[in-house]
Amino acid sequence: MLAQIGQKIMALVQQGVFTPAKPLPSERVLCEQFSVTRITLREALGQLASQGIIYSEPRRGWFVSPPRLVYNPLKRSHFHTMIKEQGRTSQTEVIEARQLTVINSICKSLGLPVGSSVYCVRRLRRIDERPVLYVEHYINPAIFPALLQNDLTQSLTDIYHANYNIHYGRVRFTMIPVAIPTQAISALKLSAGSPVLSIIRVNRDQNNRIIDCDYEYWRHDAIQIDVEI
Amino acid sequence: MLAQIGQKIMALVQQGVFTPAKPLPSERVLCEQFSVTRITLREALGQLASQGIIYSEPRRGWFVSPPRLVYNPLKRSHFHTMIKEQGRTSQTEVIEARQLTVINSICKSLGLPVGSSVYCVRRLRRIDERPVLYVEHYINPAIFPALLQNDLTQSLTDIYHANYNIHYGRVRFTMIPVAIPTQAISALKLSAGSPVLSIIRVNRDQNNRIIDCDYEYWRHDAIQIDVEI
DNA sequence: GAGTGGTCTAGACCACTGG
DNA sequence: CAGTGGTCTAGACCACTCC
Repeated sequence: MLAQIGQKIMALVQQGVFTPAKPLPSERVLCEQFSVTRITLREALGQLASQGIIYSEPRRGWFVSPPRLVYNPLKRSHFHTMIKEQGRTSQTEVIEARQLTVINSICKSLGLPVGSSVYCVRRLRRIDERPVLYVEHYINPAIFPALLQNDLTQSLTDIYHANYNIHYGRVRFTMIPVAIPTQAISALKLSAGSPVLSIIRVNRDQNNRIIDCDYEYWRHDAIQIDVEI
Repeated sequence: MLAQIGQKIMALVQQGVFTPAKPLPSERVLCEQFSVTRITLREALGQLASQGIIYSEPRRGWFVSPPRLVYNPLKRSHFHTMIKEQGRTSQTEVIEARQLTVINSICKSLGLPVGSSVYCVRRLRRIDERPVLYVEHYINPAIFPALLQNDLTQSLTDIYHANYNIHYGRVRFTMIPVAIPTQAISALKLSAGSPVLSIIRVNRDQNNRIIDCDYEYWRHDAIQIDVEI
């Protein structure tokens, strides 16, 4: 029965009866329609959610997931351009930007001595209003002096290029499904323990110097990774 | 309370009280320990599972997830070598191998006319006995005549090289979290609707010809993707 | 055959959202 | 303030695994 409910809801999504535009009917309504308990119904909804077909905004309702963004982590392209090319709209929001002393693993990623102080920029990025990516950029301040005085809602790629004449070279990334870190919960409108896709990227410039590293946390249902070499 | 149970179990995993060696105590025992209902307990277990910390084998019990395999989809390396380098053991099992007429999307991936007949090899791969990867290889028979007469538990890379003098060149892959396809359910010992990581790879040879494509379905908790260029 | 996880019922209270 | 999802209780039966 659990599987049947899942298939029925999936069919309604594919038929366009349920759309990303408005929430699904309330759980109590769906219970009645399928003649099951809320527990059972929620189990089915949860399975669809873990497949990325629907998602819930806490205490607001269940929604059909919009199409995934096609994302190539090897291309350090402009976020907004990439989104626009796929017919979507995007926003960037700076949550915090400051210099701080960071933990050893980040120093190591950046190739700096332990206990180094670096720029940290925390941003939230949305696609079609929906928050999909929480990212922390850790940036070598020796390479980008006074970086924080720029408008950080802009593309870092642009700032690097325009103000410092630096552009991206080699990239290395690690991708792993994890539980959402606490600092990202409210921004991404998820709940503690939600699975997200963590992508840690170490970026180099044209001279092969490590210039920054990004800790990205994506909604697991928001992207499709696409890589070609 | 849900979160607390999750944290307590996670702590027990980190302390090595619960290990991959044997199942966790039964749900009914854990219920009593944490003074909650089975529904609540299972909710907590489910969250840990979706984070890849534990997993269940249907009707057998809950287990601590072994460490993830570090996997670089751009390297068409030997599966067994890669596993061995990470201190693990591996097995390959051929589920089926035959020539058949395939659907258009696969023809398109292979750059063949619609309705083409190709070799299809379905295999299951295990790490330390645990099934982690179900893969369907679709192979251009014009390039590898009589391929199916080889021992297909071996590395295809080796067979290609030794018998046809062909080795891998460029690779393109798409990665997306999806529900497990029905043909892979029993092999991977998962249940319908389980989330898995689908990696579709299109492989070329040294002369940039498309030679085969792989449809891989990984347990979502079994790998960590690592790419460097 | 005992024990396990998988599924399901029929309720209940709470915290929060949105008009 | 009405309605929503989030959480929780206290049971039950079934299909399967393993001894």
